Amino acid sequence: MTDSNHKIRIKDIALLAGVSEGTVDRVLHNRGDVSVKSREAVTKVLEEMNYSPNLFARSLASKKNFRFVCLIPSYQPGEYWESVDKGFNQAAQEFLHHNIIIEKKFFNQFDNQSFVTVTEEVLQDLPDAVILSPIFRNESIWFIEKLQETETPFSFIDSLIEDMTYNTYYGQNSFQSGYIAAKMLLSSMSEGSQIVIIRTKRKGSVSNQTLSRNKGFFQFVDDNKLQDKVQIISVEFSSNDEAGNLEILRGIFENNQNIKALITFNSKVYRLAAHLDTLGKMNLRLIGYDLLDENVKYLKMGTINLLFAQRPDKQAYLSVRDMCRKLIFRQEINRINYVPIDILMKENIEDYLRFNENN
Amino acid sequence: MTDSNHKIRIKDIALLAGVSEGTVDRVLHNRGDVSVKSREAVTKVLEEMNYSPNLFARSLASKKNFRFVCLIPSYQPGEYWESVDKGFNQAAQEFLHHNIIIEKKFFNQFDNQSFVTVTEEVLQDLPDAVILSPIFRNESIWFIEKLQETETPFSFIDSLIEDMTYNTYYGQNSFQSGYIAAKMLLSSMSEGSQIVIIRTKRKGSVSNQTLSRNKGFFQFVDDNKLQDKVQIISVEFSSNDEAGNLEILRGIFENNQNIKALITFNSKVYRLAAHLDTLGKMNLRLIGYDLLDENVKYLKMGTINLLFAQRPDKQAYLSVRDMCRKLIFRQEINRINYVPIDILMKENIEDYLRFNENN
DNA sequence: CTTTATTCTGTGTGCGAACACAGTTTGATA
DNA sequence: TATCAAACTGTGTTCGCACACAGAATAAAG
Repeated sequence: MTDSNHKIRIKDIALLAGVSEGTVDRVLHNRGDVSVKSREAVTKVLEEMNYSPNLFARSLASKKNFRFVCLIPSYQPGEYWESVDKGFNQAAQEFLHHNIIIEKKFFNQFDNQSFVTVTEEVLQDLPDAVILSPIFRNESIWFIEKLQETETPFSFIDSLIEDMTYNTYYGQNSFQSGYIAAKMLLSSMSEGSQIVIIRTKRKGSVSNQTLSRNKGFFQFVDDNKLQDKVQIISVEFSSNDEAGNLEILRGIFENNQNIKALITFNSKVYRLAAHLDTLGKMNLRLIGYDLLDENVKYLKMGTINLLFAQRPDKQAYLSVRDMCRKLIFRQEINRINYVPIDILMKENIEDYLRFNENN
Repeated sequence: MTDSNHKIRIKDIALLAGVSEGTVDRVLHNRGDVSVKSREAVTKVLEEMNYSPNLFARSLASKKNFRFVCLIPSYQPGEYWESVDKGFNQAAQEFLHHNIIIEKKFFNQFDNQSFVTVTEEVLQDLPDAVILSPIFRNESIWFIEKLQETETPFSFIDSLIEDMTYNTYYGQNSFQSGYIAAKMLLSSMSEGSQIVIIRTKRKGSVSNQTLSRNKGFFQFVDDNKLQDKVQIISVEFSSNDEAGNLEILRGIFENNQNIKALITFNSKVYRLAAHLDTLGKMNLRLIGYDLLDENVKYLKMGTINLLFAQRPDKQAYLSVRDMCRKLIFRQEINRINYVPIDILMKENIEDYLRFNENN
């Protein structure tokens, strides 16, 4: 690598191409009114010198303002969406000086009507871009079609709707994260072990995430022909009756003497952990998803053995960053971005959280 | 949070404090020549308005240039230090417009004299900061003492030397990563299993990293009283005679019929994987460290089951970033920064690598 | 009450890029 | 050839900040 691209200014390009700074600028932003000769001369020098604009100077000079709307569910402290919110805040701070204003809008994740209300607000006063998690599928499709009509760019986080012209998608490959969960749960299970899968009916809508994780899980079972080696017991939990859930669990343990592990594909594994504590059940493998405060607590205590994480804050932050790159810096970006499947245990959770906090 | 700190300029502060921009600037950089009255007025407004300078405008205006020297071992493609180098390159690009020039200097990691030569060069022409991995302990101490005399700030990556006035340290808690390795390797081992630990004498010096990993590993064995349940076989490999190593390994397998797993605490587990392939040994657990290209290859193939990673590129990048924050932006930073212990398997390596590539 | 030194403060310029605006060239048409 | 719009190009201002420099206010000395 030569030490080109080091501090080459428009002025330099202009000088080398034998034109003025204005002309270089016109070529850079292809806004016409440039003779073929000049354009060619400039583009040639541009390439030779490997010019890269000073983005700070650019946004300092630019008078354009951008407004990004980010739609997220409202949340309780310690919940999953808190991390997402944090990511948006970080982005807001960092991109403020690039003339970008992040406007967050909250809706009730258990009430599709609240989502519709919020999206209508957005459509009333169109922003320059929208970032959302399409929790409510049909409502999201309706909203996005409106956005497409007005050519407002949008990005998905967490989950996606295929065949839409989204700018980026950041999220986890949940099939894969279910598959790997099965691997880590079942690899060392002795013959005849019983595994309990806890499902919870979501009040609002069905979550794609948990469905795919479930699929991935059973794919592993299939791939390794474990159907007969281990017995998988599927249990349905209520979303609000915890006392009832405890009793269900008690019943399960009474009727099945060889339960070795439990797993749940939603993020509420801490509830399960609490019940196991109540029932005094030790030496069970318990696996779940996402680093809710409560989940982390039980992970550190040892009740939960394993958590899979998906960097929700990064999903939010990066979707904003990429929107900037596209709209403002005109850079190429990847459309589909799978976030790593992070495997967290008691022994590596601390460093992980601290690192995430600061970077 | 109010929407203060949003776009408040020096000009605004000056207006509110009833002084000129120049005076505000003098207060901000406390370079004297300000009356007590003015200073108080300005600091008051500064606090009230929660002023935060536009860092981009700042480094655009500033004529100061900074030179950071980064010392890293030269490397072959696919080696560990390639990632570190990549991190430095990324930082170089990103901080170029903050008037920072990253100057990399390479030394031979197996020859302490080459390190000394390079450090002498650095001392001849002192940079504004130094970032290094103190591979050669004594030589590093000598070098750093010289740096301290001239008050040149420096940071450690990868490993650290205690009791020195380093700016930051980025690296992994290797004790913990050894501990967690033991946990993942031994948790599901049946009684009487044999485990092989491969050591390789490093040509240059002893690596602290591998020593601590080893310690962490045996701490787990101790904590769980596994000394009698599993048999741990320690084998010494040569650093260059691979044919010989293969024979050693063959011998080990002949004399021990119940080997279930192998581990090595340095980053060269791919060599071991190759030998196991040659010997046709399947169904063994093989665990190693760091995402060298070759390691990843065997991980994907399934010969290696698990790799622990430590984000070497981030270590490099963040140490540069923090040096900027300290020297240029006068921000507070953390001194000790443990990088997460990333657990990678066949199933999550792809997303991990791709994500790292782009972010 | 000057003169001179000292402390203090405002103004002006430049950093690199965006963009408006004015100014110049070209080419088509009367 | 004169006219005029269209195509093209250069200049100047602006963004928020740093810093130099000149100039004003104050204090100390004559």
